[in-house]
Amino acid sequence: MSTQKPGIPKGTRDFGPVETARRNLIFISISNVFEKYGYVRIETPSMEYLDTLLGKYGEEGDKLLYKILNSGDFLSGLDQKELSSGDSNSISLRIAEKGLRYDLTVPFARYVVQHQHEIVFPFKRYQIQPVWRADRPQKGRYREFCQCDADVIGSDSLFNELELIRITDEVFERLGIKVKIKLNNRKILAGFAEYIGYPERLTDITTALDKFEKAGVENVKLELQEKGIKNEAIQELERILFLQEEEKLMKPDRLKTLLRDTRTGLLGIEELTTLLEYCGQLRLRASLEFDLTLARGLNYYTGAIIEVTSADVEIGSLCAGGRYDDLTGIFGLKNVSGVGISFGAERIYDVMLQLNLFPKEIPGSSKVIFVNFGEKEAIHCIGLLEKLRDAGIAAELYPDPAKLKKQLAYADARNVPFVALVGGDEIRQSVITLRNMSTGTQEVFTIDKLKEYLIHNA
RNA sequence: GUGGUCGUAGCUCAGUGGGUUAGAGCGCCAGAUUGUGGCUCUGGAGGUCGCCGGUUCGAGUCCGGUCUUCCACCCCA
Repeated sequence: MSTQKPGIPKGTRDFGPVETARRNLIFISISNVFEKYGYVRIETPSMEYLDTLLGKYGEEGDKLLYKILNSGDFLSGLDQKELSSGDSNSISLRIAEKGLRYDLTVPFARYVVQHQHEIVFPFKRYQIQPVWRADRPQKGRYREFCQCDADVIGSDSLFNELELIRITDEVFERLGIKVKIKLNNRKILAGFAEYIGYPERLTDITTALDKFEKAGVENVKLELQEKGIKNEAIQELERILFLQEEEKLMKPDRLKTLLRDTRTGLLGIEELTTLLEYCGQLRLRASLEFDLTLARGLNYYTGAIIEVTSADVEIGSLCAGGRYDDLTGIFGLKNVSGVGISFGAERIYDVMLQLNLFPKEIPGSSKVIFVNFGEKEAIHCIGLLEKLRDAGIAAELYPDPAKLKKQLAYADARNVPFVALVGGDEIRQSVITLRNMSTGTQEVFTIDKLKEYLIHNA
């Protein structure tokens, strides 16, 4: 038999004890904050019907969906003509009806509609689960990663946006990461598109604008040209871009004059100024910026959009979100608006690792290991272990009667602070010899004294 | 999907213009020390040099293909 090489799919990772403990720290911090603001936790299945997922993330997003092959004879419904057509895209939809979730927002919208009669609105839920994207992995990008989402659905109020900004700030404060919160509003972007005469090209225009910071004005203009936007229109847009620097000051007055003839644009500015006014009531640690080039690719956003980046590490956004006015409409529930944010656990992990923000402790091993001197002695130790564990002390017995040297080395390697030695002498005298692994000193205890000693020596 | 990059022991990596038996550090196992870990010393195990093919008397080394890793673009947490 030939042995197979172990390995995991590209873009996925194993998490050892140390990594798991650290990730848990992130999850616990985030969920504690979410709960502090009244959000309740739900979970949804890893897989959804492709109908639910498709068409919600744009054309690119659809390509990045993992599809699950139907069970049984999945080719039976296809005729030879279709099979030989070579159109893998349409064939894939015939042989796969389920897919892995791409984010937590769309499954949540589905959940809300499906359970609308059990839900009390406004519904504030959070969700911490992995999502999958068939992307090509690179720095800060994985094919399987965990998102931590908080959403409010069933309320138009901008106080929800405010609350999410408050939450974001608190999460990163707890984790010790300095961040920049960037804000914009999809309605303002729609105003741009209308202003330059291309209201229907919103997506093209916003994705080009999104590259402003990274690629520069010239590249943005080039891309828009390639997409067939007229030069005069591009120049108009450029004028808006020059406002970027002063708009960071959070006084979108000039913008208001510029967009005075576009209704949605004005509405967006109105929303943004109100939100910024509310934010003035908060004492945020993060820096808050109005960034009119912030676009966000996801199709379903209609109002506020928010993106959070690390002030110290370049790794893309750590957290992003926005308002979606009609995500539930596709599933048959009209006029329900929602707003939410999503924290990317993987990137937060990577940033914290790079900035050395994790505590040094090695995670949860036993406080004491009992040496195994042989079957008779080991059986005696079982009773002692019961008493320690009843007192809440993590304790274990080395399973094999190995050489003492090996058992001590094992305790050492696992960072167990104490080793209990119970051989023939100890059993006769009803005592336990306890070795302190950091000092190398040994003391003799009765079981009751030992219990007390271990409780008080953390 | 496009472009580049990497692959040698469990891990991190050396390996000359192709040349006999492919190395180091760390880790692992054993002994020095039969109930005492970390430090030290001694010895040992462990490799189809990613895979397939080609050039050559001879390939870890050169060429082609393929897979994998990482990075950039697109897009995104």
